[in-house]
Formats: sequence, C-alpha cells, structure tokens
Amino acid sequence: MWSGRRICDGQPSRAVREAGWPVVTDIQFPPGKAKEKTKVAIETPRRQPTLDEVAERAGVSRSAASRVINNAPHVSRAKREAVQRAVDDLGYVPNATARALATQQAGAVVLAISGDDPAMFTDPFFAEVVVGINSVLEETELELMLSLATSTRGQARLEQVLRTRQADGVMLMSLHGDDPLAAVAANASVPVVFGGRPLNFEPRYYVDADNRGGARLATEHLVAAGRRKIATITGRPDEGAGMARLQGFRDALAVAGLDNSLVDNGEFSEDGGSLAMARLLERAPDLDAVFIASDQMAVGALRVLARAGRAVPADVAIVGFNDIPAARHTTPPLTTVNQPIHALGREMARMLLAVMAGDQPSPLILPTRLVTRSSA
Amino acid sequence: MWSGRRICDGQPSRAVREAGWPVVTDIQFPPGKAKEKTKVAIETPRRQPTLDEVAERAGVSRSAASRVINNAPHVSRAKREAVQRAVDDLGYVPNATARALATQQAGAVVLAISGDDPAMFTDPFFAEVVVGINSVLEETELELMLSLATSTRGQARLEQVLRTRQADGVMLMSLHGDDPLAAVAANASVPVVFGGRPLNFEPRYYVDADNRGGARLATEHLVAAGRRKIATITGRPDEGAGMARLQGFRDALAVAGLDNSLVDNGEFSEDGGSLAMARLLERAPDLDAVFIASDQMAVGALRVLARAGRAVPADVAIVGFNDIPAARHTTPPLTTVNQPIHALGREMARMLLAVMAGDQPSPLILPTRLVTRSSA
DNA sequence: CGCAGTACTGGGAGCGCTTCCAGCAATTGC
DNA sequence: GCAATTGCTGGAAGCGCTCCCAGTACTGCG
Repeated sequence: MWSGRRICDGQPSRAVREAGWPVVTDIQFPPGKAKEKTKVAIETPRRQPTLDEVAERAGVSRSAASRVINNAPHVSRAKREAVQRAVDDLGYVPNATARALATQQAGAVVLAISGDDPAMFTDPFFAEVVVGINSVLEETELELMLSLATSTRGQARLEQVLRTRQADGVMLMSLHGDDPLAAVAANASVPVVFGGRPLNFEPRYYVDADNRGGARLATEHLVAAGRRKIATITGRPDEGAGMARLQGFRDALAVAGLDNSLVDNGEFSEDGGSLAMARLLERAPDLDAVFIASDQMAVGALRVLARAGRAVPADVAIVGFNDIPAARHTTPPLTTVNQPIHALGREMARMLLAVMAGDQPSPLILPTRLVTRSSA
Repeated sequence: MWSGRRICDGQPSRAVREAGWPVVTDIQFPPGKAKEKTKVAIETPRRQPTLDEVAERAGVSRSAASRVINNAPHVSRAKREAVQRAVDDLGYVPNATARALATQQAGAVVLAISGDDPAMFTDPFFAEVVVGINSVLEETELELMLSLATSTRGQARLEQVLRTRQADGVMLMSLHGDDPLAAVAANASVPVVFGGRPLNFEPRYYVDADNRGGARLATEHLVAAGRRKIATITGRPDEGAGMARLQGFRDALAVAGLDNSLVDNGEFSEDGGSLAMARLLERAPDLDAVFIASDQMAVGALRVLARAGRAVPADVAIVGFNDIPAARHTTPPLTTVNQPIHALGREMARMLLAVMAGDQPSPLILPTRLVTRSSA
C-alpha cells in the first residue's frame, strides 16, 4: 500500500566531473515565511574577498595580513587592528583550499569503514561512533570526511585521498581478515588510527573495546546462574571482534571447567543468528545457555528458540553483545554486553589528533559492561 | 559491572591546528600475520610525484601532460602514450587540492544535519540516508563530508565551508522552525538540496518523503478497522515532517467525519511518547486508537499503555511512523509507516548532482507505505 | 656616535594544477 | 602556389595562501 505520488527514478547520475559543473549562482529563496513574499535582498556574495583585498584595504602587505589572520607575531598593534577591521568589513574568510595547498595540510580527516556491504553502515554502532568523533573534531578546525570503502572502487578512492593528502589522518574501522585496506593504511603517508584491532596484525595506534573481557563477563554470568551446557554463536571467523569474543567465552568456560566446544558461527545478522541457533539446537538439544556475539544475531536466535518452544531464560538463557536499541524490546528483553561506543569514537579522534601532533599515544582498550535484562 | 581495563579519559584535545601538526611519516606495520615478523618493504612514498615530473619523464610539456590526465583533446597519440607510461611508472596521482584550487571546485559535497543535539544523528534514519547518498557518490569523483551542524560553532563552520567552496554542494537535513541554517543555505554560493521540507519556506530543490500521504494512510487504516476515537501524537510543532503527518491525520479524519481534536505533541523520543500517551489517556480515557508520528515515541506509548492495562490492539490500536528496526520487536510488533530512506538519500544526491551540472530538477516526493504488523 | 640587537615590513618564491594563447607545422581550398 | 584552416605544442599567467628572507627603523649600550 503506497501513498500515491511521483515515483523515484531520477535520471542516471552522469559523469558530472567531466561535464564540469557550470556554477549555479542563482539559488535563492526568502528565509522568511513563504506567505509573505519578502524578496529578501540576498547579500550577493559575488566572490569571496581574497587576502590581497584585505591587505589592500588595510593598507598593509599581504604577508602582514596573513600574519594577522593566523595571529602570528611580528605585526604592530596598529596594523593588526587595521587588518582586523578590513576582515570584518569585507567579511573575509580564508580560502581553505589555497591554505591547504600552501601548507600541505588538508584540514580534514577521514573516517573509513571497510566491509563488503555498504549497508553495514546502517548498524547504529557506526552512527554513534560518528557522534563521538564529531564531539572532539568540533573543537578543532578539522572537517570530517566519510568513506564507505566498500567496493574496490571505494578503496581505491580512499587510497587516493590519503596519497594526495586530501586528508591529514584516517580512522579505519572494521577491517576483516586480509583486508586490502591494511596495505593502504601501511603505506599511507598520514597517521592512521584503527577502531578495533584487526585480526592479522597489531596496529601501532588503535582504540578497541574490551571484547574479550566483555565476553568473559557475559559467560561468567551464565555460569554463575548455574548453566552448564553453554554454547556460543560467533561472527565470521575473519573478524577481529568476533574472535576476541570467542576467546573471552573460552576464558570463562576454562575457569569454570566446562566444555567449550559448542561453537557455531553465522553472519552478523538476524538471519545468521537464526540459522546458527537452529544448527546448535540440532547439535545439542540439551544446551541451557547461549552467548551470542551480536544482538542482531541474538534477535534471530530468540525467534528460533520461541518457535522451538524453549522458554527464555527458563530453558535456555541468552546473552547478546552490543546493546543495540532493539535489545530492550525483544521478548524477553535481552541481557547483553554494552560497549562505550561514543567513547570509542571520541578516543579514536583524540588519538588521531595526538598522533598528528607528533605524540605517540599507546593503544587504548575501553571497558565493556554487562547489562542485565531478562534473557539471562 | 565493568570489564577491568584502562579507563578512557584521554588528554584534552588541544588546538592541534595551531600546533602545526608535525608530519608523522614513520607509521608502518607489516600487512602480513603478526607472528611472522615480515618486515615488509614499505615502498617509501617519499613524496608524491608531480605533474612536472611526469611531463619531464614523458618528454612533454606540463600542459600536454595535464591534457592527457584530464583526457582533453589536442594531444598526439604518441605523446598521450608517453605520458600514460610515465604516469604508470611513477605511480602518479593528481593532487586533489591543487586541482581544486586551480579549478575552483572542491570535489566534495557535504551532508549537513541540523539540530540541537548531536546524538540525534544516532537515529538509524540518517545512517541509511548516508548509505543512499554514498551509493550515488561512489560513481563520481566526489567525496562526502559530514557536518553535524549542531552547535553554533558547527553551523559557523558549515557556513565557512560553503563560503570558501570547500564543498561544491550541500545536502541539508532536518531543519527546524527558524533554523539559522536556512539563511546560510540561502546565501551559499553552492547548490543546496534539502532533505525534507522545512516548515517556513519552500526550498527550490528538495526531496521529501510523503509524510502527509503516509499519515493519511495510517489513519485511514485505523478508521477502516472501525476505530472512532482516534488520537495522534505529533512531534515538535516546529518540525516540518511532524506537521505534515498531522495534516495527513486530519485529512483522513475529515473524510471519515471524525473528531480530530485529540492531538498531543511530545519530543521525538521514547520518553516524549510516554508522556504524551499518559496525557492523552487522562484526557480521553475512551480513545481506541492512536497514530504516533514516530516509532520511538510509539515504543514509549506502548509501554504506558501496557502499564495502564490497555490491550494493544484490542483496546487501543497503535500505528507508528518510520519503521525503525525495533518496530519489529515491540510487543506487539508495531504497525507503522515505512519511508524509503535509502531512496531519499540517493535522490538527494542525484538531485544535487543535477543542480551542480546546471539542471533545474523538480522537487521530489517519495512515496511512503503502511507496514501492517500487530499493533493495529 | 657607531654598532649590534630587536621588532616589524613587504617582496617574492613557491604549493601543484589548469587554461589561455601565441606559435608552429601540416593540411586543405582555391 | 598562397592564404586559410586545423591540430598540436609549450610558455606563462594565474588560483589564494604561506613563509622565508632581505631590508628598514628603532632601540639600547659602550
């Protein structure tokens, strides 16, 4: 049932770059209410004033003007004020591109997310990371670029951005197995900070959540509740976080002296969880708990369990991982491991800033915590 | 209960810009497995080759080389090949910043999201918009910048980005009442495409979901089910989408000849929904249906209804709006209005590209559709 | 009074690329 | 055979800014 209206098809997005976008300057609409047809006099920003114009107006050299703009020393009070005035009068704003070219610094950093499916970014996880990053970038002059390096093309473009210093640093997330982006990062001439540890190597700079610790916590919780036949559903085996969670699971079971062989791995998705849960049920009908490495999968598992007539948590207890918003609304509400996602983003940005400033910060592992609801 | 590890505090993010980031060039780690200490020979990217170097190596002028790079005409076949070879040998990649300065085109567009709270971006809605945008940008040479213009500072920076043409176009979302960004947009010297119609004016270029139609659909569904005392919870009155949904609600009730005065408005959040629902219940204990302008609010409302002992949908039917992931997991699963978010992003990007190319596309309204689950 | 500082000052050379234009050779038309 | 195309070609002038550096003016001190 659709609300009737124009259907979206749109014209094919042509190779705009080649067409050489004719600059459109006549966009304008009154900021006032639509009714009163106030033809607001748009202060025609014909062309941004340049530093030369400022200098001329202030009666100083361009160098002096530049010094004032960047408040560098060696400018007399009088000139400084004259320039300041000229800037205000003209509404001068330094041209970031020119500055970037001259200083060889782009004034931007990029958040790159690897993966094979762009839709992955839909995971609310990333949005919160972005917000965290934004919170620290906001206090700097750095812009944030977003790169969903999801296709070969996307990766090539990311590489290009880094090679030509279109960005001064990069935060790299969710690298899988032998991600080609690892090489890109290694050869990048700009600082790289990883979000999450890749599987195959230990980056110099990274921020990660304590996945292993969180998984141990979750599993210990299950053990403490008297569960004895505990299974786990992990993610893809080439994914760092998933493997760390599996480790934590094993840590806890080792301490408890329980069997840790009930492992299945599915896709990090609802369906992946359903499938894995079904397999597990087949394999060990008497299991009494499952630690599931992502809430999305847990949701799927819950569904299968319900269909199989197993009560949660009475028959089988479930603990998820990530604490997604939906975890509060499943039946029953999901006990899960929460990671400080906002902090993850924030700390990645801070670390990147530090590296860009020449420091050599140590990797950071952020604590995770168990959120107890009803499923375990 | 926290997994023990270093706590996140991090140093204060200093004014890195002023410190003048000393370029760090020694970042490197082997792409191979961590165990085998393969000291991979990093192909030291000393300095990117310039066009001059390419030209010299190919034995042509810089102009000619430039023409080849941009595959412009007026280059002999021989030279073209020579340049091509030199490019390959040197691994030349044009410097985007220099090119931007020369052409006065940044090669980037920005997605700006207005609002007073950066956390708003956490709404999965935006992530999906981003994915949609990315899907079309991916085929171009344009980079995507993200601007959470949430503070005055953020807005000022966005303005600066636009004024200095750090970006060639902007997609502007979720403007509220008299958003200062409206003026910024009006005076921007680059194309602006709006996502969603602002309340106070009709932008020249925008893509919107058919909020009004969707709301009508939802309400008609309620009417068709025999409900007679239908209320609605809207969002903040200065929010365009919310008002459009209220209109749709009224449209449907007008046709059915029912009372449309049962309106309450809360914040677009779970708590906002709870509060509004409670007020409504107080005001009209005999209501038998509620159309709620956002799923987040609906979740809150559902909670209140359950606590009040009203069965959903038996006693009161609920329809939400947005079709967030959690809508499938509420009790009961939420009937809601789905909007094509991915398409929204995609069409915004396409429209922006079109405007940048000099076209004057018409505004676009994307259809919404009712997703029937159990709550109504 | 002269000399070494010290605090400004502006000229000018880049940053790496695009693009205009004049020059030139190889065609073409008459 | 000569002028008028046509197609290449490279020199050079930017794009708007930073920053080095040589130069000037002024101070203090012996």
